[in-house]
Amino acid sequence: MVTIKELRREQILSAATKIFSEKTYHGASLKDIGDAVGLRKSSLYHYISSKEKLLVEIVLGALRAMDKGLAQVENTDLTPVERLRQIIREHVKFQVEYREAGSLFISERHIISSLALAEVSEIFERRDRLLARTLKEGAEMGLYRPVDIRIVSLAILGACNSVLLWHRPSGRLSYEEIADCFFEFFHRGLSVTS
Amino acid sequence: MVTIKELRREQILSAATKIFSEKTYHGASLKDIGDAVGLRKSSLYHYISSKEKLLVEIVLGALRAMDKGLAQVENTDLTPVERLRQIIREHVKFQVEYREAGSLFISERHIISSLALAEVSEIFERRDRLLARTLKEGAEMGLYRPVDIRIVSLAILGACNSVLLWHRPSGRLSYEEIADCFFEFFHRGLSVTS
Amino acid sequence: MVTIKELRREQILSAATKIFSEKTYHGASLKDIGDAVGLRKSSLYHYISSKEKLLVEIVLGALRAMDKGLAQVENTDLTPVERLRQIIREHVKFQVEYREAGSLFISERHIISSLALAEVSEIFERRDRLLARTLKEGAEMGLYRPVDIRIVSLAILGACNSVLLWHRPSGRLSYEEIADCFFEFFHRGLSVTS
Amino acid sequence: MVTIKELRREQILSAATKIFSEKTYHGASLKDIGDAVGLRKSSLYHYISSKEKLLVEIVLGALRAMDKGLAQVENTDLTPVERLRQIIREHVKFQVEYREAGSLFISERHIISSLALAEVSEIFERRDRLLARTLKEGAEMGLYRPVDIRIVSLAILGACNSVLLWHRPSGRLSYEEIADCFFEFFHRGLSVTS
DNA sequence: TATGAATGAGAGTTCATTCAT
DNA sequence: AATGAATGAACTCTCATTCAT
Repeated sequence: MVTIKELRREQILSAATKIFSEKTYHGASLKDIGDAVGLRKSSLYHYISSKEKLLVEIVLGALRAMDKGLAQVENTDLTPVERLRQIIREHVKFQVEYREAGSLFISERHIISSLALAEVSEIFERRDRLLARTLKEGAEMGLYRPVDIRIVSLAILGACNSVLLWHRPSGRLSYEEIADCFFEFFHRGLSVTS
Repeated sequence: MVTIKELRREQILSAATKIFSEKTYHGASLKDIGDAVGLRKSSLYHYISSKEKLLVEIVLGALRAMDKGLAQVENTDLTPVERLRQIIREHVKFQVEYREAGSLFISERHIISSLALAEVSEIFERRDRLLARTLKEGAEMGLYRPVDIRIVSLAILGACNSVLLWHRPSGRLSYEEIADCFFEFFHRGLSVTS
Repeated sequence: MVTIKELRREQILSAATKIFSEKTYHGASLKDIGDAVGLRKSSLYHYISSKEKLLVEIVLGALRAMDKGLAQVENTDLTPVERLRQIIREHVKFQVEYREAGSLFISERHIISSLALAEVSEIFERRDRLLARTLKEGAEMGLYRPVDIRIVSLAILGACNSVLLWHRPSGRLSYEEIADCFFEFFHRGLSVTS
Repeated sequence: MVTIKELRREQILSAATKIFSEKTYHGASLKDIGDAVGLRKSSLYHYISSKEKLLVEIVLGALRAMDKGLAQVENTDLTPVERLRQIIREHVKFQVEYREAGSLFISERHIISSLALAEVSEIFERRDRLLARTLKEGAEMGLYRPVDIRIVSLAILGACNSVLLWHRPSGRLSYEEIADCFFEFFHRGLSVTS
């Protein structure tokens, strides 16, 4: 059951996401957010407990969604190659769907880490482990070259995450197309060549 | 000849770079910067004309250095493959040397664009053209696959740029090693396989 | 119906009028005004939008009152002589009632003109036309000498306006007495003598 | 003998007069004045002792000139009528020649009074006495009506002083013409009519 | 639930003034 | 005589937050 209060909360989170990402966390004021949802800034305090916690909730919400998506990939029985494709797809999808929150995470890392370090670290470690294991298994099965897994992982993640910097919803390619192009590129970069 | 004033200016730019990147542009105050260089905030105005211009100077300084590095690559006679290696090297080097300024550019894009859009755009367009031309020439010479140049460029740049998010000066690998590992990965990703 | 907010606003306008005229616009601070009404300077911003606009409101309020008074004179059917008496009366009354705002207008002309030039010009042009027409009609009816209307107008207005420089509420004469003395003096100065 | 230092001083006083009257005392900075005379603001302190004293010197200089002019009138043997003409002439001339300082005196009365009350009061009292005596003698000789001398004096002075608000060097009339027009107007306003 | 009022803290910025050189 | 450097005080204005209603 969804209460009216919870609906309002969603509205506020959603407006804040947009506004924070447009103006920077410090550059946006609670008045801006209040204006966007038709509430005075003092009324916002019925739904949030502070500006900082609002930011953290936004970002954590997004990270949890990513975590959930990756968990599904992890729990499905896939070859390393197919798993890599899914991991890339999840990441690109995440950056497209949660572009604003993702961008907030980068710029406001410090605030978020200071309030939710444990959970954030856990999510990223889980992600890193999944990707590393995938590359490792690929190599063990003779499909992939024995690369520096850490560095290659970071290259893949960096590329996927950078999608948020340039992707526009109205762009030429869907996120699946982008992800597949990325996969093809990275997969070949990893593959053993005869 | 370097005047004392110019030295102080450098000190201030350097302190501001660090502090802005730690606390966010809006999150850092001129007092913070003054404290770091042993000056009251009002005294800073002997060396800067405004907080915004200070930010822009920091970021533009870094971008100009990158531009200069890439211009050298452009003006050297290299095969496409070798040129790609150099482009990647320049980018990784830039992110390592100008980690903070690079990170500032991302989070404070809005402010910087509003004050120096023309120059910034020019630098990025020059960079994009150089990389695109390199991939195109590689393909024309039959070395590289005919990939979606735009998307692959963005993947490469995204990966290189993300170095700023994780590189630590004390890390296991030098920036050249990182760059070479990246190059190997991307080069193979592009290469035509028999 | 008058809200509490409007009452506070009036309080603030009134305090600001006094303080600005005592210390000069630039010489007075919002803290001074806040102190006078028992509010912190930041709280003033519930009632005003800026210090400059506060000044303009004060002065425009006064000028509008003068304009209204003169409009009544204009719309009443009077002989030129009687009309001149009323114009003088209105001016003296204005300077006595709005002494501070009048004085502010003189010292801070620049600011006010920069924010409300159109309205201010209109009011003064209306006033000048009314007085000039009155003198002209007096001359056409053979009552007044054919003087240099512009210069004599300025003399009359200058004299009336200067009342703000010396009038004290506790003074020997009421504003009507002052105005009538002025009128007698100017009327005779204009009259045709046999 | 005039030293270089005294010349510079004159330059500074003159520049400050113009700048203060254009921007308001508080609205103008010592930097503005320094710029106008080709000196850094700190160098100004070789010639002035403070911004406030600079203002006072400017205004006192002008008031002393007026005082001197009126003293000459006082020491010349003239009929009351002729003396009134000269007083008016002196006043108009003063407002035209010292327009800026006169305007400064009005807007910054408070500062000036707080630093040089005695001398300022003296000058004005001397002026007021001269004018009052002139009107009184005119009345005693049967030339002028027995008006309220204080009020009529203030009307005359107010009119003359207001010249600074509208006179432009390039205007239609010379200051003598303005003064004579004023005199004619006031003289008739005072005269006994048969 | 919603808000108007109030505020303390602090932002960036300006400026008159001092002082060593 | 001239100035660059430095500063403290003050400025206007913003904002997250609290609280009574």
